[in-house]
Amino acid sequence: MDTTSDDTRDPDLVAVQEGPGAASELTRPAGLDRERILQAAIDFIDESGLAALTMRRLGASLGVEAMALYRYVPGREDLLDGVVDRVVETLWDDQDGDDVYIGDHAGWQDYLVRLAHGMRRIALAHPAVFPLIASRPPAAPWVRPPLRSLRLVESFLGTLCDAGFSDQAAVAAYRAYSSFLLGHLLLEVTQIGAQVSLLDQPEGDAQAQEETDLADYPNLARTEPLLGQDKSAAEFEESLENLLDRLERVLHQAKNSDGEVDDLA
Amino acid sequence: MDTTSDDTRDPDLVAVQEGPGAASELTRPAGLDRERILQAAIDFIDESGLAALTMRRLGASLGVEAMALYRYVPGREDLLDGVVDRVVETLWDDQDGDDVYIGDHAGWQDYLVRLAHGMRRIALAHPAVFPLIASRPPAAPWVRPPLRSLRLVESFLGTLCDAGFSDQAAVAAYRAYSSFLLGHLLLEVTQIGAQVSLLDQPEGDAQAQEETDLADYPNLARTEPLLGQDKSAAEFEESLENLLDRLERVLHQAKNSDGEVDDLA
DNA sequence: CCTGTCCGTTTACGGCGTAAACGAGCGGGC
DNA sequence: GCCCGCTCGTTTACGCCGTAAACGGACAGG
Repeated sequence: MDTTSDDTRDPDLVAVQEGPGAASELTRPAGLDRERILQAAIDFIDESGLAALTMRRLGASLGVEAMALYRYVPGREDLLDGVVDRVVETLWDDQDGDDVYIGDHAGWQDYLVRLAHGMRRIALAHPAVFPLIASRPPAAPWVRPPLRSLRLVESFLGTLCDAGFSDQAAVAAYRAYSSFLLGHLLLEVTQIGAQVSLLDQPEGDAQAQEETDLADYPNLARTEPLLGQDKSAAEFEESLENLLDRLERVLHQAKNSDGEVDDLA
Repeated sequence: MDTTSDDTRDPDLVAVQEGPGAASELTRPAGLDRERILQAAIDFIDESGLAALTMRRLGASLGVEAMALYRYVPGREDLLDGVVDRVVETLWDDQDGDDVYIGDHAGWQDYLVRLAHGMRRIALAHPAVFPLIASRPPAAPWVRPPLRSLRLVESFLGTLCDAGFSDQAAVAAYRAYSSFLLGHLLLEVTQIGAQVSLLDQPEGDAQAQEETDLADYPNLARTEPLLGQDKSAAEFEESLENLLDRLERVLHQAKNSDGEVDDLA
């Protein structure tokens, strides 16, 4: 029942698989540790939303009282930080031979494309967690969501500098790229969340209410079917390629007119 | 002490002025109504952050008990929705003769530029409120933050359609534009918040800690001074103009090869 | 003067994050 | 065998949260 409305499958939208030997979350193999807690928190947010996550309820989902968690996690805020770290970390270890392996790439464009799709896969796999990735205060002021780890930023800058970008151009590319990713992915998961939250509270005939609302807005009323369509994958691709073209132009300008300062220096 | 590091002033960064006859927030002119409450909430968030906003504390800032607020606001969530609405609404009534007046414009590019700078001015004036604008579930699934009002989306689509954009192109432009705005502005206010939160907890010699952290990351260490620089205004402008160029290309392609479907249809 | 209607206060309840005391189970030294 | 200390989940408790419900004073109209 996934993406049957699109004629082409979305490669970033992968089925979420349970661990092969993982029992139901009601059984508890009695071993409690930080990783199990963080994974339970991720599962809980995916299933019930961030607002529903409380220490008591998270403990209950692990068959344990709330205070037991505090032996492994300093507090709720640190728990959320750990959730963000753990989700972002799946960029590397998840499906390493298939689609996204950041370390091994063919050129900086390929790297940026793989990284973008990797982050998008994460966002779509955990739409309720992604706003946390976007909004949690970063470790350093120049760590820009959703690229939330020093390793990641380091590899980004290294890849571009190795490809001939100046330090200034690489940093400017980092900023443009993170803005692009954050905007697109946050809006995509927001839309998913909005659709879900609309489904679980039908609340009378929304059809009539919508039509009366749009009476004063002719352009909205006319384009409403278009606005409802989900072209996220295609638009993501187009914006990404546009950004890559822009960066390529910057790189070639710098190579042709060497020693000249660009407009960002 | 504002932006003395930049040689050019940021036009979206305006001084926040108190109301001329507004007394201190400790005095209470005894009239309580919804608008006063919403404004007090905005001031409170600007000053103390969203997490610190509590019904009890908000009431106290108005010289009143928490329960008094419930006569004018249904609950905390609706209060936050009201805050978002009120802040976004300042797009129209604020400084109408000076910089941003959406209704009266010279061409669609001018409209998009004014709208972008208007939203940026809002984001910079209320950096702690903007994440709320970005993350609150929208009224309809196709209302994309930060353009959070039907009026706004209607005027956006109307302006572009009047300028010759097809319905599909106007909707695609709306999506690309909102993604651009959200990404850039959210990252800009996040950076402001991170800097502020770093200032109020100096926490020992952060200098030594930072240097040890960056030992394993040569590219980060080398570009660290560049990463610390704030080029937000220039980058915002450049990305905006790039987006406008892209839209202009789409528009002219559609005009030249009329009746042809574009790649988004 | 009485009475109803605003409107802010008081009281109360369940849930939250979390500090602190508690106790069951258990493995190693004597 | 015994006991000690350590690990780790539980229990209890505190203050703050959002908010339902009862309350009371001020004030206007008969």
